[in-house]
Amino acid sequence: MKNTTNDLFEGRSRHTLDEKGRLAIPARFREILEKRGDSSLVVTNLNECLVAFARDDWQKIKDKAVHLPLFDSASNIYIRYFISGAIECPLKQGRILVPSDLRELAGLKREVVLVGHLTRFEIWDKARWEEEFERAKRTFPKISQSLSDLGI
Amino acid sequence: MKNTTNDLFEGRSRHTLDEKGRLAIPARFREILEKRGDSSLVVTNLNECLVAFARDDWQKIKDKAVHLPLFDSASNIYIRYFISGAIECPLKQGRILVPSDLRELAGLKREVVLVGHLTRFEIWDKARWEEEFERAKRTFPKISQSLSDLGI
DNA sequence: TTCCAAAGTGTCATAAAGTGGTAAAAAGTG
DNA sequence: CACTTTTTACCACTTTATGACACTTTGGAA
Repeated sequence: MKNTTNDLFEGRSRHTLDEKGRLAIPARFREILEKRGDSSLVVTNLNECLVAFARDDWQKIKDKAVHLPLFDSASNIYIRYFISGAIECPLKQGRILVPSDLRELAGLKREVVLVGHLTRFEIWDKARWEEEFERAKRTFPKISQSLSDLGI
Repeated sequence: MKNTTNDLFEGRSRHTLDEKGRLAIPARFREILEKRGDSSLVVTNLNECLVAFARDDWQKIKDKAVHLPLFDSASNIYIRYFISGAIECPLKQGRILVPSDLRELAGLKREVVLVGHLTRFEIWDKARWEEEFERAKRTFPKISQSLSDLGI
């Protein structure tokens, strides 16, 4: 039995993107990757932010997507919207280059926030993050039913 | 057992079509072809965009199409619409020449976007892509049932 | 609080990728 | 066969990515 909930992406970090779009990955996240023998992240877009996965975790998602039927509409929407953005970003000197199209989609300016989601983490433009956080804060009280449906 | 889902077309790239219709293929896509010992792409039309395949993958599609019944209506529609557009485009100096009829069908102007679909990639006119992406983003929440039917 | 080490950021030089133009070759047309 | 159009090769130029390294900030330990 190995997969207890250790070595997960936890906590939030504030970082700055340099003018070439390079983003430093916090040391505690890098350690997780190192432990897994990994030195790159897979980044893609999701809603108003980006999401980053360790390679193996992304691999599982990809394995399923590979076999989707070529002419199915839902499949193509899924691939176009979510899968096609995914790109492997190797860590160089502790940072990754976030491709310009992803930066644009997520509206990343200079200040960004990394938000740990355990098995993955999100990359937000700071301003957008603050709005989203407020929204989440307001909505939180109203979601208790959904949470208990999910067993929480 | 080798064929895990590596060496697939991933991520999006923005490129410009020059006035002769030449299209640069991003380095990461070219590497995939090189690894497969391939130096050309098969391009055809699909809905609002073009799709490009590595030669062997296209071959598989073609192999199936060869045995379709001569007088079957769906077969003929499939061949007329999808198969017949396919043309092999050899890479020259890292780019392909996109035939003018395909360019026209996909409404390709100067700015185009290449969209990785793992086993293939799509070639979109930038403006059309942006519309399509927005559509996919809006539709995404509604396709969860279809996706779960597909095992995702 | 001060100091130190580690983490994160910025800058510059170089390298790689992508783009554009011209001239030669090939293909298509009358 | 000559002429026109399209395709290709070559090469120069521009933009973007990478590597090296120095500087700044942060957080803990003394």
